[in-house]
Amino acid sequence: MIKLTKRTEYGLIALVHLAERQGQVVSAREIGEQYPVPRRLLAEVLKDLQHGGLVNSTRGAHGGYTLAAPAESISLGKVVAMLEGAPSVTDCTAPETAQPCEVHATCPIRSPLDRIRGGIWNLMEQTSLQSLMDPGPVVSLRGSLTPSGKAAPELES
Amino acid sequence: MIKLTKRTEYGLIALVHLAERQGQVVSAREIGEQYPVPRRLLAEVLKDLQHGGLVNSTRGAHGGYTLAAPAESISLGKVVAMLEGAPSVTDCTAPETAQPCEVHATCPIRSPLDRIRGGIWNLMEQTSLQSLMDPGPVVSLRGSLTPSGKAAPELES
DNA sequence: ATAATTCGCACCGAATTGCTGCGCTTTCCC
DNA sequence: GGGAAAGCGCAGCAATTCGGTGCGAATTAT
Repeated sequence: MIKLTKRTEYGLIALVHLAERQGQVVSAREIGEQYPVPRRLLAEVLKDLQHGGLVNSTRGAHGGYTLAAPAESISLGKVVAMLEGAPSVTDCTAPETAQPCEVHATCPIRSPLDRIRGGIWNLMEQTSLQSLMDPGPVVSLRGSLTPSGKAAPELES
Repeated sequence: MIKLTKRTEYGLIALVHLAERQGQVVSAREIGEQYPVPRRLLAEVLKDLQHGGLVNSTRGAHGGYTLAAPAESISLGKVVAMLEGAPSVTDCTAPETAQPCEVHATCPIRSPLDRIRGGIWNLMEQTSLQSLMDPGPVVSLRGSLTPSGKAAPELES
C-alpha cells in the first residue's frame, strides 16, 4: 500500500514542531501534550531520528531534542528512509534483498516499476522539511521519470 | 512503507502481458507459466481487475482475459487504486475513514502530507500502462505539488 | 459428457504495525 | 546528596495486513 506509517507521521510532527522552535530544547512530553501522539512511541521515533543524526538529544532533567540541521536541508526522503527503512516499490526492487528475483530477465515491468519508485523517491528527496511548513508551492518536478530510471541519485550513503 | 503490494505487481505483469497480445484471449494459466506468479493468486487479481472494468473475461473452455481498454488509457493509478484500495499517505488522509482525525486543527503536517500524497498519486495517474512498456521517458511532471494540494483531481468515481 | 476455465468464498500462516512496560542512565534543582 | 525529570534500550503484545491456498460451483468449447 502506498502510505506512510505512523512512525513517519509522528516523526514529521515532531520535526516540524522542533523546527518552529529552532534552537530550543523540546521534550517528547511537550510534543505529546500538544498532539494526540502516544508519547512513548514518539520517544521511540525521536530516538531513531537521533540515531540518524537528524536531531540532537539532551539527556537529563531539562533534556529534550533540537533539530540537528536547518529545516531547509532536511528532506522528507531522509526522514522516510530513516523511519521506514529502505523504500521500494516492490520487494524485488529493494537493493539489499540481493535476490536477483527470478523473473528479472523476463519480467516486463521491473525497470518501469523502478522508474516509478525513482519518481516517488525524487518527489520526497526534493521536498524539504521547510517546504512542508510553507504555505506556497512545495516543489516543481520536471523530468522526474527519465529513461535512465535514476531519478534519485543518492539516498543515504 | 512506500511500496506496492504483490497484487499490484502481479496485476501489472498480467496487464502488460495482455497488452502485448491485444485482442487475444489469454488465460491465467498461460501467464502463470511464463512468470513465477502463483496462478491461483493471479486469478484472484485478474478477477478484481475484471470487477473494476480494466479487463474483460471470457469463461468456459477457451476462456481468459483481454484488455478492456487501450493500454494508453489505463493509468497506473487506476490499477493501484483497484488492487490496493484507496491510497493514502497516512491513515487520517483516507477519505472513507471519516474519523476527522482529532489532530486535524492542530496537526501541522496534515495538509503538506496531503500534497505529497497528491504528488505521488499524480505521478501514477499520469503514467499509462503503455508508457510502462515504452523504453523512453515515461512522464514529465511539473508543478505536481501545487498549493491547492489537489494534484489528483479525480480518482475513481 | 468431459475438460478447461473463470468465479466466489473462506481460510491460514507469516510478517508488519502500532503501542506499551520496565528498568537503567543521565542531568538539573533543591 | 537525594529526588525528580528526561532520554535510552530492549522486549513483548494485540491487531491488521499480506501472500497464498482450498474447494467447489458456474460456464463453455469440443
